[in-house]
Amino acid sequence: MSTIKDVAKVAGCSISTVSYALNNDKRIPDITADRIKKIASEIGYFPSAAARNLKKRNTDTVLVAISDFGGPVYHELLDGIHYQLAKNGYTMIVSTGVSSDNLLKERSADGAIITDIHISDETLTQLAKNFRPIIVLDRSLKDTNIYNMTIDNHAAMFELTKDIISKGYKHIAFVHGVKDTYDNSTRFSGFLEAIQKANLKLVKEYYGNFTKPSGVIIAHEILKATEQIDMLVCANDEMAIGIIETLQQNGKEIPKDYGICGFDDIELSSYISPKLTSIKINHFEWGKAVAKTLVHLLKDEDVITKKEKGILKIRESY
Amino acid sequence: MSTIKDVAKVAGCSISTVSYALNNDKRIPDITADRIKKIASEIGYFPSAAARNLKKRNTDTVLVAISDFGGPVYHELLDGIHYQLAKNGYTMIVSTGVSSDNLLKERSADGAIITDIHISDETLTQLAKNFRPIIVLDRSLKDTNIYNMTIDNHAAMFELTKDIISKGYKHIAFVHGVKDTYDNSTRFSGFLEAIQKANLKLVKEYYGNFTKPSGVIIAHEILKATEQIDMLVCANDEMAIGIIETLQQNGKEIPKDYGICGFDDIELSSYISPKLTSIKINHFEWGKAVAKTLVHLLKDEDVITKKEKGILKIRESY
DNA sequence: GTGAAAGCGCTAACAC
DNA sequence: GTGTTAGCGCTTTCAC
Repeated sequence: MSTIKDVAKVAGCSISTVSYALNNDKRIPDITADRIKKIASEIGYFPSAAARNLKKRNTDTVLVAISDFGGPVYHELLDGIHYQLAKNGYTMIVSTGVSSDNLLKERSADGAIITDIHISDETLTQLAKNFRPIIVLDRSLKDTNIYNMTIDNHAAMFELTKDIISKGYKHIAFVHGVKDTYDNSTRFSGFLEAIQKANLKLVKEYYGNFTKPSGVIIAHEILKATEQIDMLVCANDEMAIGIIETLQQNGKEIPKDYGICGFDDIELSSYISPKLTSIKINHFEWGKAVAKTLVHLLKDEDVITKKEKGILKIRESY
Repeated sequence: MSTIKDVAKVAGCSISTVSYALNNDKRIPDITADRIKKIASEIGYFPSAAARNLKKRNTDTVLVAISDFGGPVYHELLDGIHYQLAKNGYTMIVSTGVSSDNLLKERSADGAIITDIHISDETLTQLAKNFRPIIVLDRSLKDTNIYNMTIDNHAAMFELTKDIISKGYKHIAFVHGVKDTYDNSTRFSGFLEAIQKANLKLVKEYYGNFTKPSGVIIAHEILKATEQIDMLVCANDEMAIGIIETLQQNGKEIPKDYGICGFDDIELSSYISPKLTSIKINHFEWGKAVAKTLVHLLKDEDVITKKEKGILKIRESY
């Protein structure tokens, strides 16, 4: 490992001159700077992040904490965030689980974007004292240094449900994802508002965890239900897909026996039969908007955060 | 931001005592250690990664560089790597594009796992001089400090092709992914070996880039082909799916008009109709094995690296 | 059992 | 235009 000292030695100058040259300080004439850069590259020198971070008290890095790499919804979000961050000269690191905790606590980044329900509100507010800014995408959390840029689930689900009702469905059940999460609560509230405005009553509620397997289990409960149900509004696509598959395997037809819809518009949803009606979120654009906001925040500029809108994708499942 | 000095001040001791206490050095009696830990937590102190990394000259962090978050194959790999790394007390950071370059150059991690064809062999060998170990998953590269843990594409594709031939297919075309990549070359070579051993000749080669859209384009070329083709062996599932869809939209039946197969066994492959025959890679186990090897390497222990095997999944597409 | 002090590799204020 | 130097926040050697 070569250090700045090695470069200085070879170049026959002081380490500060090397530092200035490498950081394009205008005080160093181009001829000198070029010579030093050439030497640095010859001996394979690159400044150490650890040393620079310690001295400058910043990392030029942004952390994105996600719940897991397993779900189908993060790809475009991350691509969008990275696209915008790179454009602004920031490095993006992505982490999950205990790695996120470590990185956050030890301030391995200048700012963070959080979409991981496993990190508690308390942890976040505690963190936000030393570490700012933090943008949360998966909850509504008021605190200094914490900014909310969630999806407008309520409005989107309200529209979807209105459309369902307009098609004549009257015996509607709701399939919940993980309870007490922002996504589940707000999707449910949008649904409820539409139901109530139409003077309909909620026939039944099922409780899953946003995964396909939980949809499979719920489908079996649906098959045993004594209530009349003609429509299943699901808090996300993955559960909806598990339900569709299982219902079909048990001789039911969609949308003849049950109408169904999801949320997220994951890729699979346009492949299954019938194609699933859902709410599309443009995750790439959302990611770009979030990153752009974070960059402003990192520069201590004022920002106005707004919710990301979903787009109704009406297909064949009801 | 509180530092170790603040803790020392409150505790009425020196910073070295604080450091010892927080790092569970046995010289500090439990009573003192507990008191110091309590104070640290009260004032919200956490050691700075930058300072610790600089002093200790290591980060306890592993970098995983991937090409993009867009493809469907990385989730389980990353989950597997993270699972094993966390178990061994390492923090995992994931990066892509220019962020990977920055992180690698500046030694923001102790070791790296690379599966990003955008990083050149030259860059990697250059990097490996300052930064070790590096495990590559997407190429075959011999160099000090660089270890190869690729998928045994050749063997898997050889088996698949033998099965195809045994079903009586004689007019076989190959659909390439990105040229000169490890995955494409080795999958093609396994295919070729089986074809040649059966004294069959390769009817036609198509060139895509591992994505569904490139499959769509190729399907249109297939429809215009003058050669007789009854089987399409694709270098991955995504291209195969693009081809199937497009062929079907143009009135062709699979597997009646064309047999087809893929590689990777992505989730979608068991949903489409007909279900795609493919090679399944257990990405989670692969990730675990890779991480386990890296941990050994980080401890300067000897390792034997082996290729990950694929499993033939015969379904309905030929 | 505890503390003083050196030093990791940089940046940047200051001096010349 | 260049060099000297302090110091970022830690860990760890060496005294006591």
